[in-house]
Amino acid sequence: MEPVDRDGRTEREWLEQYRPGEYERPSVAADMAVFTVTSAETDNYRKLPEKELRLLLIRRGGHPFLGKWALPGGFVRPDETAEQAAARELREETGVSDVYLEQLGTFTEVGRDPRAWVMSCSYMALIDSARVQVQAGDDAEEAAWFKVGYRLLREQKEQLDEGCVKTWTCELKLRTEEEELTAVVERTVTAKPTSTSVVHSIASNDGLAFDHAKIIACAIERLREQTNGTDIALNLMPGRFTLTELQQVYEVILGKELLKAAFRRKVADLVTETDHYADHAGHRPSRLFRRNWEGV
Amino acid sequence: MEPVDRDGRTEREWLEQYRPGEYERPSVAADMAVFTVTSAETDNYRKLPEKELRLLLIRRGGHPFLGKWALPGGFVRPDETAEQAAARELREETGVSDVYLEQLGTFTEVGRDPRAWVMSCSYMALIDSARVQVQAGDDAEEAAWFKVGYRLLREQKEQLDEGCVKTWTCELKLRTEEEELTAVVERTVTAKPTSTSVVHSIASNDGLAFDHAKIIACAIERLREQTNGTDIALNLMPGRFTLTELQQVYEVILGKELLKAAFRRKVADLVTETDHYADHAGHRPSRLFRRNWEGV
DNA sequence: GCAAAAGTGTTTGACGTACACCCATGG
DNA sequence: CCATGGGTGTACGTCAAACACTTTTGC
Repeated sequence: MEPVDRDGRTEREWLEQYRPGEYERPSVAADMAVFTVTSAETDNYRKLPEKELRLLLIRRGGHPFLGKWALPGGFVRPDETAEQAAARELREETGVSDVYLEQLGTFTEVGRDPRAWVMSCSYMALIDSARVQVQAGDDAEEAAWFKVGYRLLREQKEQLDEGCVKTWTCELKLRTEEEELTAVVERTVTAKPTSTSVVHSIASNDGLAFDHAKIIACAIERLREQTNGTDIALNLMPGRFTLTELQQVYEVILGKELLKAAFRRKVADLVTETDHYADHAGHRPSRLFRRNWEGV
Repeated sequence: MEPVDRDGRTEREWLEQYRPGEYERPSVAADMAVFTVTSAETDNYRKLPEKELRLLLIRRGGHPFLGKWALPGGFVRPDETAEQAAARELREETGVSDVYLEQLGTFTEVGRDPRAWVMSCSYMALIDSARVQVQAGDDAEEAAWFKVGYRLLREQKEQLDEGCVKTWTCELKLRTEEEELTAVVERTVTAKPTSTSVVHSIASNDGLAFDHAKIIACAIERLREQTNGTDIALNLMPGRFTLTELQQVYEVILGKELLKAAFRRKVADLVTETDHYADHAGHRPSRLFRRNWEGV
């Protein structure tokens, strides 16, 4: 019944004699772009605090890229999936578990790590800022939440005889009180008669380790795509929130202002109203909503 | 100027003394779901031939999964990216290069390969069927193009006290003249107050090796998403084609019929008309179109 | 002539954009 | 009272769905 191979062995027999070959293998790291939304201070007693999109980075304490900032992450172990590795690292780094985690892609550029052959299986994580208190600095490791800015610098199109090359150039700015990191990343789409290909590249990079500028850019683009069209942004919210708070989160992710009435119609199916109200200051109290579990 | 670490070494000095640690590393395979669209025979002299979505599979000639069908692929080498490895394997397998290639994700389930620790960095490839003539069977390897069927079997929602679990069950059917493979895959979304997670699993599987049923399901879902909203499906078309042919390709990917007038308006910006006509049989000749390079 | 497909127009409803307006609060 | 935000209604434009209709070919 059981199939046997050319040497007459069943699968079990074959597995017992199997020894992995000695060809070269890469290390695989699970790296994460961890986002949260924080509130700035407010000056006026009437005004609401502004929201800020923030990304967690770790300052490297050793070579390579000593002193540069990198995404949190670590190597995947044989007894866990890459996603479990990411969740483990996130717990070690921030103390938070049970968060939204989504695979972005795997970055395998040759020479992306000067030490050795290392691939990065990258994830995006979204956390309600209330859940993360202290950034549990491991030993000499320094962690910081950087304010995120991401904007289109240039959009360029070049016509070929049979095809077309289109390039988007975006500027990534990451800021804390002390630090400001700037990187410029490009997305190039080459359309030819037989195929289309997309290439991401780093045009300039000041202060970020490895190819992490590229990974962060992919994360922001994915976050924006998903924010339109899914309820993913609700993973950044606390259990109860006002619609204006939610709108501020959308605005800070998408990098543009939205109209109140339209926004409320758009998210109507994603949230459910509660009987509670936020007792603000200076204006009419606003109803608190919670996530709606029906929403697709 | 150059930063030095605790031991007073610059990055170059550090790299010279660096030796990779001896922790365990995984093998990384680049696997591909290669799609094409073929035409069936037509009986009636008036009727157009029906289109069929097809997927390339390789019958395994050795353990493990001896005799089962698997996605084409191979191990990534240290001097190439995973995408280059996929392109190389595709060239070796089908003789075709310069095709549309898109990363689907990396599958890292523990125990997905009974031999050893192997991750699969998976890609989707789209080829115009006219470009692939013979499936260059390597040695004893058998390759075949399977007709693809993918349909929703059940959609289930379970309400929790604080959250919701939703499960989609889909049936994957792959057919040649001789073979029929059936697999059932599930996508489970668990929404809790703090986070949302998505899990894919294989409920049943007859004839497919490894976790490839899951990878194929992800590929089909990605292909469907991308077909709505991008011009990705044009990578399956020859240089010149009629709008009805293009519509048939959309229909066979999406698994549903589309209205002609609406379809033509939808793809109007993606194609450009040429001065050529297809001389058919039994009805009015139709204008040939080509891909439009402006289309975003 | 007629079956099959090529190709176009019109109506309808959903949805997003934009703007206008009234309500409630604390200082 | 008034600045600020909470909350809702209405008009307009775009786009996809649905259907109807005319045109052109080979046998």
